[in-house]
Amino acid sequence: MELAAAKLKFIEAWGKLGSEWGINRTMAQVHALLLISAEALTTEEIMEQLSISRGNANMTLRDLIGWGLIEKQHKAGERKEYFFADKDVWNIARQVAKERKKRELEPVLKVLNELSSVDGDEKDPEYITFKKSIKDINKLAGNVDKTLETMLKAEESWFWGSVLKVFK
Amino acid sequence: MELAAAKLKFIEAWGKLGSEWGINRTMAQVHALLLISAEALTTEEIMEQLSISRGNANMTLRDLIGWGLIEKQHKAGERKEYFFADKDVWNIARQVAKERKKRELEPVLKVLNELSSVDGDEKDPEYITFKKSIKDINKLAGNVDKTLETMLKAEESWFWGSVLKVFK
DNA sequence: ATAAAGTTTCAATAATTTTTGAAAGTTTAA
DNA sequence: TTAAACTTTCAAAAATTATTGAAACTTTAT
Repeated sequence: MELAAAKLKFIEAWGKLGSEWGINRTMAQVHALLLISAEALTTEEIMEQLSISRGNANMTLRDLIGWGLIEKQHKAGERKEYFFADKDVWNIARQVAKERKKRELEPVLKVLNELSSVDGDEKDPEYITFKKSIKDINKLAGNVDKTLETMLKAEESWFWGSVLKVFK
Repeated sequence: MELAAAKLKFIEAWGKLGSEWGINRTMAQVHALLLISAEALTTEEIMEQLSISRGNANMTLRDLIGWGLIEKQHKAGERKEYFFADKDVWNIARQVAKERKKRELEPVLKVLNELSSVDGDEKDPEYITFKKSIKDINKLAGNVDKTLETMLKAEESWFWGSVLKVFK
């Protein structure tokens, strides 16, 4: 396969994966484009390559910066802003894990903790079932949280080394 | 907090979490409702409790069965179909992991493997960058895949015991 | 100070996804 | 066989989410 075709295919696949996981397609595609680009790109170049509007490109780039996945670069003697992606895939994974943990897992953990203190009749099957489900989910979510916490601090080789060694 | 209020709050939180992770809100809410219900429920009861239409309820229940998260139950002497959820949270986590792995991770792994064999000029920085990114992503995705594979086969206590012990 | 180059905002529009509801289909009991 | 009870389907409508594009804003060089 040719490089140009391969790039398009990767951008498409990354966009699809993103949209299946609640990340807007364009954001994933812009990220993909910068990930596989050797050079930092301007807003113009991104707009052109992905056929998106200036407004969309601008908002998407801002969001990606907010996620800690890309950065602005200023080239000496140039007015234009260039954007480039962190190419370290382990950093990317940690950054995404960190953001989603903060935005999504933590609010749910908070609600689950509140719900743990529901009061009711210890003889009521509905009450018993509710309490047990919340307790079990809470425990699982807590384990996920702890694992992500470890991942956020860990070096890639250490992390996978440990996880995969145990599972061998 | 009262049980009734707590149930509503849980259903809302579960629905929100689902929609943030690419699972339709109603599907997550129906799942939540059945998870915290001591009894199996009919389509009518689900429609009423969540204020959704018959068509929506039917499709959603079918999808949940397809995900292996709920089952139909037939009560002796009754025409109606009842639905109940697997209450084992570890089973639920594995089931979701299994389905998403199959539907989303595996197609991406397939594309990544195809893209690994892109051909081009070994001196071209664009080619070098592309190859390296694909290779790194492939490796990470492979590790995720192996870990999920292990999780799918594992008992909960063994899995978390191993993971968390290593991370202590 | 001003004008060109570049960036940001956001109301309006478009695209996508979800939901409805009524008709068609199926099953069961008599 | 019939009709009531129940389930499924899917085209149309509604709701949600993403995108556009032009105006406003900012920065820089002269």
